[in-house]
Amino acid sequence: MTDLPPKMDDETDSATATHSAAREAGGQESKASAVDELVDHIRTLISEDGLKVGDSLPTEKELCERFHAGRNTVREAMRILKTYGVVKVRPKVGAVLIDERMARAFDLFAFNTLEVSRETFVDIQGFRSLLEVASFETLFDNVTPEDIADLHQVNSEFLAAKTAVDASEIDFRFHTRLVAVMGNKAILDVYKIMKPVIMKIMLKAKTVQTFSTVTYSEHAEILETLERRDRTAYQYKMKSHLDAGFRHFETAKPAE
Amino acid sequence: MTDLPPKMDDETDSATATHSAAREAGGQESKASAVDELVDHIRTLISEDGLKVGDSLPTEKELCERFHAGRNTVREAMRILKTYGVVKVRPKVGAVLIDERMARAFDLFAFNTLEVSRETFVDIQGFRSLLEVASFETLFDNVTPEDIADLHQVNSEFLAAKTAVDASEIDFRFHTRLVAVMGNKAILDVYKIMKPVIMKIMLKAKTVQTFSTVTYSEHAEILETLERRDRTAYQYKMKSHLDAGFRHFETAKPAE
DNA sequence: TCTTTCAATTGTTGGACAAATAAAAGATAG
DNA sequence: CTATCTTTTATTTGTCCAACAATTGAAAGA
Repeated sequence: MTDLPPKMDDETDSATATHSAAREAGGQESKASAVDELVDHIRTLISEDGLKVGDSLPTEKELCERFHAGRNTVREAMRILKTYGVVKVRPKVGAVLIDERMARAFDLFAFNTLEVSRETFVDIQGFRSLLEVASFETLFDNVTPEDIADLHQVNSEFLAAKTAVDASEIDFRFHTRLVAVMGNKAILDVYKIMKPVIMKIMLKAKTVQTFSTVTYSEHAEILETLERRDRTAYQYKMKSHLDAGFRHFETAKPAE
Repeated sequence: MTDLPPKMDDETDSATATHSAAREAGGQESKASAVDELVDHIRTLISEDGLKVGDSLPTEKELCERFHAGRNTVREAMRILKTYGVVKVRPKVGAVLIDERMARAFDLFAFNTLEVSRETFVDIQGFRSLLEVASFETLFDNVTPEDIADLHQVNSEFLAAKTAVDASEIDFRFHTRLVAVMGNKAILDVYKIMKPVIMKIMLKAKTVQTFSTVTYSEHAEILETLERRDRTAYQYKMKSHLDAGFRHFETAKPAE
């Protein structure tokens, strides 16, 4: 995911419709493993029993007996469901249905530790601008004095930061806390997933000294506009703040 | 207004989201399970050895020995990586690195047995509002006559849609094409990942008849405001369009 | 070159024990 | 006797081990 697509249409090779309807067709469907079959069974069990978020699944032992499977097989199937974010398992209490699939979907991309290209930088900063600047209405509606206090607290930690990595960690925490003010879990999830990329961008653009001086005061100014409910000033300050790193990239990567 | 997640700070004790920077801080790390630790280890192994798509991972036995873990623990860790679409395992040949994460993201939502919760609905529509309404500046800057023509084309397909599923597919294509106008790949990717949820929301709120009448004309009106570069009208129309499904959800779940 | 055999690896099962914890039983204070 | 806190118990999940089946790439043989 590096190059910008030419206004891509859609086309996602229809990966969604892969469930069931495989083995009954008598096809050469590569013979699903016991674990995969078990996942299918549990899925139909959820569907047929009308289980909903908050309900409990049978215990491992019961699943073993009901579907004639070994316990480790059941455990691997449950591991898949856990990874999907549809169940939460705790010792003694068992498996409870949840729905955190959105968060897990974005988790998939936590592996990215590749080099940040200029295109990616532009995209990510554009995204952040949308999340942190354009959302000012929701932000101003929801922000509480407690939020402001928290943000000041986080920002003050800059003064104790020793390394650039520490500082960028605090920088990210500041912006994450700001996004959290909106109270939208989906947006917060997306923001958290972008952490590795955002951190790289922060690190690339700044040294530890820049953090404890420029970044710190810029954050403080942003907080002040937020506190005053000054929409115009907030948008201006935040936009400038996000665009600051632009130079480093434009000079760093001339062309390709 | 809506029951937002209680200003979650950070920390979502998920499986793989426990990225590094955890154990060195000596915090109250809730003691990650052996499987989660192993996933982390394997990830750093991939990273440090510079493994890429097509390369092989060590065998189960080697992983057992190297990380002092039981074989079932290793298997559950590998099961997570398989579910994430990061490795493909075949008997005898072992685990090979792949990258099918995007496809897996869609698989997550093949679990259509679960209802979309009201919280998710509110969050997602809020997110879409940000992406499709608040981004109007970028949108108006980038939109070309070709884009408009494409959007008209997609919208016209409503008239040929036979089932509600077909129609919601077209509906999603329309909005995806609109988001693509911004030319931001990161945003487009996120939007595509959300496809299954968005589709479900679309389906829940509408019947096939609604699609071919109300939705079609609402889209047409939106396109018209876009063509006229009427910012105010665009925001109003699009916001109303997105908020339309709200009623269906509010009456569905009375309280809790 | 083809076939057969072999060996290594993953897939599945069952059992054992440790860790966690909700529920039940008991103890204590009022 | 009641209520609250503490302890015990029983159940469930977490981890590990051992064994065997299934798969299949690789070597041996025809």
